[in-house]
Amino acid sequence: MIKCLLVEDQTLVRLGLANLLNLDSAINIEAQAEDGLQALALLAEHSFDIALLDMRMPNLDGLGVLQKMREKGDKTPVLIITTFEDCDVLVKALNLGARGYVLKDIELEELISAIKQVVAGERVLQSAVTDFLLKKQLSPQFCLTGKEQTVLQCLSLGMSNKVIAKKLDNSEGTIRNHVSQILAKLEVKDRTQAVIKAINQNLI
Amino acid sequence: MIKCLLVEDQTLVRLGLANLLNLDSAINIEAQAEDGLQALALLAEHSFDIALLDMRMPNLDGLGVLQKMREKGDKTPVLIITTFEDCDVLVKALNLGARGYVLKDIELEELISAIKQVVAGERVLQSAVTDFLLKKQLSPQFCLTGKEQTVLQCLSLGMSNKVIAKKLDNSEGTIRNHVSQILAKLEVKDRTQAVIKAINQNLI
DNA sequence: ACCGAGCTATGACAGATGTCACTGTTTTTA
DNA sequence: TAAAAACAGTGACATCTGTCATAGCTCGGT
Repeated sequence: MIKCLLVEDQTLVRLGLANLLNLDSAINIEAQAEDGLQALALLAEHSFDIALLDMRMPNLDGLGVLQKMREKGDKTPVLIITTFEDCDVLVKALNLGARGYVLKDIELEELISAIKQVVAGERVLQSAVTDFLLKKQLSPQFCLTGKEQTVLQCLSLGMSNKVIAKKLDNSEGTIRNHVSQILAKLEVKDRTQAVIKAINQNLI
Repeated sequence: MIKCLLVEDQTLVRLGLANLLNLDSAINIEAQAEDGLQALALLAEHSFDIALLDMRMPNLDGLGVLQKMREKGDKTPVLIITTFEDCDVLVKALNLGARGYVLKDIELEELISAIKQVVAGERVLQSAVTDFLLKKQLSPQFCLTGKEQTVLQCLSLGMSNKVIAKKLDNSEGTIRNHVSQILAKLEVKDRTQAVIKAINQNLI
């Protein structure tokens, strides 16, 4: 019997998923958390065979939970279940030792088999996810540098070049150059389109 | 026994929710659809006591389904279950005759009671939703006119003033004036911030 | 030691953006 | 009907934005 911790903020989704998974005789949702902090508390008190983590949560998000777990030396295998294809978050999650990363539109049987695989020590990435990752990595011209990512974040907060320059302690011209680079890499024509793309693709 | 149609695109959420609701002895999920078109097909073939509609879906979204239902004279009561607080969509849904509008973070018991209320002919709006609606209506200076909403939609697609002018068959100056008005009403400084706000608050 | 990549910066330029004031027309509403 | 909005337009203006060429610096890898 696989002992699972399920972490998901939306009550309906959490209860529904717990029910579905419990229908499988090999799986047992032993505890549920509705945010990252609850998840950490439960992880500290009990031991689980696997933690099913949502990414977007109040208080502490999935990445935050992973980070804290690693800091504490908690080796519980983690399967990320999220709504969005997000290259950056995916990479971060894997670097933090997540054992799997699947999208919420996965079929139930696939999810169950993913859980079993992770518990068995395998690494599970949905093909949709790996495709996405490969597409990104195979096209380095679309990869933003660290500074560019920072600037893109600022753009996504609605900052002007002048404000960004002040905040990052650069000249306005430099920021303009970075923005220009970003637009080219994202293949868009202006900052507004860049922000839209960033939000839609969760690049930020 | 309440005969329900459940429409939701994410398989996990749909199955989970169906399971949960079926646990209530008065409720029976008789059919499920994973997009708007399937939903319409099912509605045409069978009769239900209530349709539980997700808003965001591929092919045809919740509003589209409602619209088609009304065109066909289908009087099946509809309860909207959505992730987002969206004043505009809420108003449109209610105008199209939706009997209830609840957020996905609702508690299970509340959802069940909402379903029963809608079937009983009542109108159900979560307090979170009505608060949101009131907040908006009490501040008319923030209400966008029809034209302004149209322009804001264009902005949210990343269009320039010139492109919008051509699309809407106006002069560029007129569009500039509309944009200026929108920025004032949304209390932001430029189109990028307007788009961010529009996306975050689902004004579009 | 050298190369490439990332970061910084400048200047000049064209074009886009946003504001303001002012003028109309049409539609809604009181 | 009269007032109030919404809608459409113009011209002028300051500022912001994005592009391009060019150049110096630093750092990791070969």
